[in-house]
Amino acid sequence: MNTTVLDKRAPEARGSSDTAARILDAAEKLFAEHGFDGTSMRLITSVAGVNLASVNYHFGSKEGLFQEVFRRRLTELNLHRLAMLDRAEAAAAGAPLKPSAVLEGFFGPALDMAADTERGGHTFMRLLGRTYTEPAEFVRKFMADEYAQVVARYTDALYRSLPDVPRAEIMWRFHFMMGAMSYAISGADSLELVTGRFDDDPALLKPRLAAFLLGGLRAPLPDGHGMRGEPARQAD
Amino acid sequence: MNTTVLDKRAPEARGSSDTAARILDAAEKLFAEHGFDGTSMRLITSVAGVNLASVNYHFGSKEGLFQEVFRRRLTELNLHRLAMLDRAEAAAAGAPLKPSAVLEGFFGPALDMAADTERGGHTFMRLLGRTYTEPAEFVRKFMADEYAQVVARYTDALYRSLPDVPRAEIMWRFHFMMGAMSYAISGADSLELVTGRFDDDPALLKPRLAAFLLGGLRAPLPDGHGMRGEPARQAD
DNA sequence: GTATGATTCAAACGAACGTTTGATCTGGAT
DNA sequence: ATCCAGATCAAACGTTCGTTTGAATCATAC
Repeated sequence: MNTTVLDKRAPEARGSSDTAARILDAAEKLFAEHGFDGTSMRLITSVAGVNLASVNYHFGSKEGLFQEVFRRRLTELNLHRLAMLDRAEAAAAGAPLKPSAVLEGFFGPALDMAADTERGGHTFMRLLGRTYTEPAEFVRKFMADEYAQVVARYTDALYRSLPDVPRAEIMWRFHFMMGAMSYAISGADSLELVTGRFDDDPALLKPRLAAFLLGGLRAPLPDGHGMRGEPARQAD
Repeated sequence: MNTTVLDKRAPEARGSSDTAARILDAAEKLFAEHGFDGTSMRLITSVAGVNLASVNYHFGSKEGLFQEVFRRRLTELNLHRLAMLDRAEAAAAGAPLKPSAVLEGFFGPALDMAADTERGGHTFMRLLGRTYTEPAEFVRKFMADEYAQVVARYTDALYRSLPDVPRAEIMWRFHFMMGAMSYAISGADSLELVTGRFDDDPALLKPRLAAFLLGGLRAPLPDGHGMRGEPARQAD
């Protein structure tokens, strides 16, 4: 492996050889485009410009590479989300947050990452949305672990901010919002598929999605099998 | 191929041999579970209980099989959607439809199909949601053709029912709604992934999603980079 | 029965897959 | 100069992939 008890490489290279980084970047892009099974090790290594065997050397296996592609971004993303929530709750001093503040904390960092086309954030978010729908056996437990705490914190915050909405409803609406976000990110690609060519300012995506999510989250509750009910009471 | 100029088989078997049907059912289930690349011909034929070569005989290739799995369900689904819209528009006699009626016409048939766990509708809808996020090259054009007319009709109807909402906004919100629906259908599978075990009455899904979608569709417009704006005016 | 075309079958094809191997290279420590 | 662990490399491993082949089977028309 690349890190042992005695690592004699130069400090700036320790823990992230150029080779490993090139592999991760190429893999992220290719997995997002063609999926896990659709992307061969030979394609990854040829795009990265490294030797075929170096993936197994640095990451153990193709699955190990896939997990590492996820880990490096998802950990950062979820830490960011938790920090946003911490800050908002500290500022509220015990009072329930506004729903819009909760949504901003959870979906804001994801959309910001998706807007970053230079450092590969956009590529990763497309991969994430895609993987959520095709939960490869060996990713599920990993994803569950990474997400468990974040989702628990945020659904709690949502419940406190909308006390009239039952918990089960909060869970479902959270799920619906994740779907909308996922499609928002795959965005133009799929929109073209269904609507023909489609040009738009990427900067408008975030407010657009925020408005939609907030409207859905605060919608009147269903009454059983119709769609009427009293609006959930909460300013903003 | 199975249909030639002179087909001498019994009428009840013409055009859909038992073998072909068994292959389609097995393939639908396996593609939904493991994706296109993750499902081998040998697995499909062994689950279907037919000879390996029969896929190429009946469908030409693996891709041909995949397309036929989509075609048989998607054609029916979209015809159903168009019929719903025709009926609603005829009843309205030229007046704009209520947004809830438009949504019911588009998302209702899909959710109904997703609720059908016996005839395989649920399986197919999971496959559809999944494929939308991983648009295999050779499916895109096919999907675009199948969807073009339906989406055009429905976005027109939505625009007429919400004249204060700009067309671009309608397109995006339609896209967001498709994402929410897709996740709603993958539903419990993914919810468990993120929230731990989760039990719920499947019959409640439709009203739940309907309420959420309607709230999002009718949300106040974004103002550029915040999330405020006047509500879109429309009763219901 | 015999002929005929549709269908099924076991077997094999070459190509591509993920992984392993053992040699070779590299650069700092002694 | 020597050593040695980390890193890279070309080559090969055995397996699985989608597809093709040619013979066997089946059902129908004559």
